[in-house]
Amino acid sequence: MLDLQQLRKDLPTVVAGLARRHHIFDEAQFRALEDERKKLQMHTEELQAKRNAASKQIGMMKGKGDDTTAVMADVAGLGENLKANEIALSELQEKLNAFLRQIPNIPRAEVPAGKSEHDNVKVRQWGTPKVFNFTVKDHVDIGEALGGIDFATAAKLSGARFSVLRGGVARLHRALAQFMLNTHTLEHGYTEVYVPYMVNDYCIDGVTNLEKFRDDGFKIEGRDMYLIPTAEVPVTNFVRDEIVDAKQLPMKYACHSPCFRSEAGSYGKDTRGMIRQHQFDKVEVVQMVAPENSVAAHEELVLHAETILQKLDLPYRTMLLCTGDMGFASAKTYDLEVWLPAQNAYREISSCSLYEAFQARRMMARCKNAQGKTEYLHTVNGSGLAVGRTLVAILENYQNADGSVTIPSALVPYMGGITKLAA
RNA sequence: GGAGAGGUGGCAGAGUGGUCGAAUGCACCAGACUCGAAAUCUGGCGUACGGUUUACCGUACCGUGAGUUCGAAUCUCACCCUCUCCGCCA
Repeated sequence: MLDLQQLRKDLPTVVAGLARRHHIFDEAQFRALEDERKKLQMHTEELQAKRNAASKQIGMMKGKGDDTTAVMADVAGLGENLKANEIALSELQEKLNAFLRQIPNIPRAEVPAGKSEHDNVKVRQWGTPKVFNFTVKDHVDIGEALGGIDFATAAKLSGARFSVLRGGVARLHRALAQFMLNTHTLEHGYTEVYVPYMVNDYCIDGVTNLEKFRDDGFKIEGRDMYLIPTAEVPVTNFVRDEIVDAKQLPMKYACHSPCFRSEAGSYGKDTRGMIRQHQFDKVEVVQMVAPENSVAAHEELVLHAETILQKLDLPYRTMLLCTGDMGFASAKTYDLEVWLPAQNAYREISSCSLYEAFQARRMMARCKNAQGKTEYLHTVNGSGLAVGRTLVAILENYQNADGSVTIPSALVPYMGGITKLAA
């Protein structure tokens, strides 16, 4: 949610900022709502003040045993008028609130303008794609040949976009999550957390737009609960409705969880394999920070995610997303894209975003700064990394001519010393 | 699923229709005392919104929503959540 004060004081800047991400801000509607709100609020509060004064007077008079009929007659007609105004005001504030909540975040100045992923800017690149002296297979062929990935059984159980993992591949999947979690907690200073995988709609609306999310998420039948699309949702909401002391910041959390997404808008995209599934595991890193530190925290967090890829020796590049490719709540996002030999392309494996106070305003997450003043804290998060896609990257990048897959040395301890997966 | 108890400010905890946004204690902040600290004393100390804009004023908020009333933390109804016991269960 944007800062209402800023909208009132400096609307042109907001409108221009949103235009960069191709969001047309309805100035006429906003002004109309605001003018109406102002009128109604002032009038309503005036009536309330009148009523309060009269009631107080009646109270005092009764205490002294005086006759109150005159004062009571005076406020007799007030009730209904006030009621009507209060209802109208709350409806209007509801409308204004809904209007505000559907506006995306304003991209930071350094975010490049653009329409789609083609306009994203590469900020750095790491590693060199390996040259294979045989025809590379994709992770589906590799995994199935190893008896480790079974889409047929998954389809029988749950339909398309699910997978069953077996044996060494299943273990590799588990090893990856452990490895990521250990790296972030032991080397990067994050606290490990375990969280609910079902959350109420306040949590969803706290980090993104609930209306937009509805098509994208899995709702629990008969309850106002959703399966989490990412651990970002429960973890970020730790600070919802809280005022934390500045001394408690930064809060840094790492969380391994499954993620559930309907992938409604991606028919026909990545239908083969494990790239795009309804259920996938992810290790998420989340930071709640003081406003003045959020930009640095974001840069640091991206490096934390990159560390995982470097330790696994997987070539990747870091992309700064353009205004048109960013998520609803983000002010700035870096995507990490890992090299997938079978696709001969870099594919997204992590997304790291800086939200500034956008989520905090939605959540009412504040901190008391050193001066004792209450202000919205800032949130930053990213995948560190998507476990399923990392598994895909390892199978493809570490494949051998004989169909076996070498275990990256960083993972060997997590694999009980196994150095290779073979049929 | 059944029975009971309870939800008040950062925490604890008073308050059962009227100057209650709310006693008191703890915590916290500032000052005094002290060489310094502790103890003690004095003062301050909720959030949001609005109007004016250093100071100030108004409004709302005692789990949530509705109702009764001139007036609700307090009375009525519904819902939510927490705790205890029983049942079931990993």
